[in-house]
Amino acid sequence: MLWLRALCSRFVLGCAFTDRIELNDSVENLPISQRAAAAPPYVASLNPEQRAAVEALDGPVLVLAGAGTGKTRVLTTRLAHLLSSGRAKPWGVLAVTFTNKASREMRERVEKLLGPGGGGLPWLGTFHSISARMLRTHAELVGLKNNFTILDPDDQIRLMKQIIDAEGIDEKRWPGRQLAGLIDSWKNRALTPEKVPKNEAFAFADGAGVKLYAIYQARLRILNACDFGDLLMHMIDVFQRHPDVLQTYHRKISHMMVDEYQDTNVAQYLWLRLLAQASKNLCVVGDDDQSIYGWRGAEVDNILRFEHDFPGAKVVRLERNYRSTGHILATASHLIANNRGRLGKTLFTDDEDGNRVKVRGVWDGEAEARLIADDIEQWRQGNRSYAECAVLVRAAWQMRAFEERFLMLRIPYKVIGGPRFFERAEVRDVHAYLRLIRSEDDDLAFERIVNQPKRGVGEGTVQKLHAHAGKPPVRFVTDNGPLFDEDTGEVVTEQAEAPGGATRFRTLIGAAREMTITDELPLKARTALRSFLSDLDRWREKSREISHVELAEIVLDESGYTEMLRNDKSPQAQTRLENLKELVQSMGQYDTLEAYLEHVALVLDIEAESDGENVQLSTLHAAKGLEFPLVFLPGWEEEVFPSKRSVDENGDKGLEEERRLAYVGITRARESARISFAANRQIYGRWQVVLPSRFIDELPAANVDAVSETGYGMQAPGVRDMAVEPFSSGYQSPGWRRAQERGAFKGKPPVIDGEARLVARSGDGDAHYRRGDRIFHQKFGYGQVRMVDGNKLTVDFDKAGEKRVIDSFVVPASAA
DNA sequence: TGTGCTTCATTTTTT
DNA sequence: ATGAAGCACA
Repeated sequence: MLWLRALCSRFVLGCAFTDRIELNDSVENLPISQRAAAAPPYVASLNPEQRAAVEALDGPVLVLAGAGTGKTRVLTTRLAHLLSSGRAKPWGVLAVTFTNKASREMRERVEKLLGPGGGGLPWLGTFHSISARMLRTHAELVGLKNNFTILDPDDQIRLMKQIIDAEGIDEKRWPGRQLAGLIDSWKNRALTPEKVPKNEAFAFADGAGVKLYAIYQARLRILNACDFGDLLMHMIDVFQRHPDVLQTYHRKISHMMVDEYQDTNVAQYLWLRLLAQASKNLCVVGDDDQSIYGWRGAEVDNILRFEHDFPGAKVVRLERNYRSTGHILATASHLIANNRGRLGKTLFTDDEDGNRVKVRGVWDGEAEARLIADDIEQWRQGNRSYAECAVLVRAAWQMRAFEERFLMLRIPYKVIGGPRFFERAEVRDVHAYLRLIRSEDDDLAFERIVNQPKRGVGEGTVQKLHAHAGKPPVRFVTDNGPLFDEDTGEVVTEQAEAPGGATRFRTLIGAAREMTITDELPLKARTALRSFLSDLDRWREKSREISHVELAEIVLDESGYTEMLRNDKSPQAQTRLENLKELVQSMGQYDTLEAYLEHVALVLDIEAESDGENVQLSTLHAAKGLEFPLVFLPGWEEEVFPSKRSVDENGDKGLEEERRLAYVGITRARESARISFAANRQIYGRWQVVLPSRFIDELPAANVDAVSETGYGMQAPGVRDMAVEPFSSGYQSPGWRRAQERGAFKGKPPVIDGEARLVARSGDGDAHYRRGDRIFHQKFGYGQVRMVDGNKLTVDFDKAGEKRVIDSFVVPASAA
């Protein structure tokens, strides 16, 4: 033990922790009970709840952090406090987040508090990055080499397809994507093929699911690869089967912290529990009300059960909200109180009441986009920034209407979480080259690029290579002597059972090598393959001497990839070249190819360009953790939000998760939240009449303004039976027509005759008027409404270029 | 190997 | 509506 201490202190003195050590010294001289009192000044600036969370350093701790209660601050301060109080060493703290962004942010903020940490906090990262790091050192325990590849979802699906095909199952009826999803969900629950419950085993292809899963795992092992789920699964396996390994981590890691605990799945829970077993110093931070990832395996139960799972856990509630004004917070709280399964918190703020939450009904999606765009323009004219506005939708398709409107009005916008850099084909191609140079086992990488750029090695040739790879080895004697087995180095003579029961005796590269000296392949393909193989060998050779950045440049150049893009006249080719430049540049930040690929497999999010002056367009999911002064929440309609599928598939559980999503949405707002819903909506090109979301009924009337400025008679939340019958003389909206076809409304649409009372008028001139006890709507083109004689309204209806006056209404004084 | 036509699905998304 | 993916055919 002594030598260990000596080593540690030398290590500490040798690197950039000097100022941290000074902090340590001052506290370390105190008895443990007094250390908290002598805490550094940053702890003093916290509110009492936060401080309690920060200072509970030992034993299990559950921090229930409501939206906007300073969760990140608590987390980072706690980590800093842990270090500066001397309670834990930088290499003894395991701090887990879900996203790379979150872990990056945490690292930065801790460094800000404690000064630059140099190589400190090696165990701060995502579940996956930490697991990958661990697995690299224990790969052999699960039958992998330590240079294993981490497959991206695309490779994963490709592999699934191959397996499904090989098993003689119709890939069209049972798509690889579905199998991937199924296996993923099993892995989320830490189920190995043997452990999959019998009743679920039949979920795919009439009972082949589990078998395919087992084959898939075997194939991965052969390919020296694993997928994201495996990173955790393998480590759980190692921990369970090799207590000595687990113990080394127990010895190393004294304290653990987990962010967003409500989003952990079963596998992550097991992983955490195994690691926390010894020290019990596990602090989890989360908010059961913001658990919105059930569909990808998150178990709210993990957080609900924490006190039970970790007896003696200290629970700290953070309920003081620093983000939103009173009405917004009250609205969100009132809404979420409708959920049954929750630990319960009451958020409060000292801030002023601020604006009431606006709820507005509109005619259709277009009107909604117009309304919101106009609001944004108004905000801008009030000298506020576009970037302060966010439009948060339930599903990605809802963004289109807004994008169209924004483009038309020249409002700059940015889609949060748009297409990701690492998903781009060209980036993945380069990675495939690098992966193949690093490990010949990587058949998927080989397949991806063997004909990229085009070399004349087509699908047919690849088929033959596959077939050959599956043939039992035979002795080949060439001019250069006999061929050797890839792995053992022995001359290949014997027929052997392929490992894992899968049919592969050689890597595809191995097969290619052999087939370039036989005449089974057409000459053209053979020559092409041969030169491709010698390229690969040459690059591999070079990679020992040159940096990985140079390697990438050489590969891009010599493979003809760059040239291919240069010759490509399509507009995307230019972007692709730029992406590649960015890629090569970003590689420079990593010391080795290994380090880079590791990073790539797990993260590779090139920093998004700065937000600048853009309206933020996002799904509700992607907006979690963000905040904006002005938030629009459009599309609050039954079956859209709450999503029909969610409720259909998961019943009340699904509905509650949708409600949490609504809660997340509202609590993103600082100053103003504006909810809207339409009566008609185009969904996948089909018009549908839709009803206001039940969530609208659940809003507290006292904190909400129901505005009918553009709506058609929605007076207050709770009024659901508003008349949505649209009609007109001469013009019927597609939505109305469809509704009529479905028999949604009985009787004939009323016809305008005589006088009607105008209730409201859209900015674009759509008229909403009341006759008798019903409210009707008349849809018109933009800017074609004229007021005549004070309160008499004339509408010009522009149809096929021909303008004609079709109607006039008398406007009651109250609406004018 | 490359093309043009048909079919199909279409919540949310990280690693 | 829309776009991706699969498929038959040149």
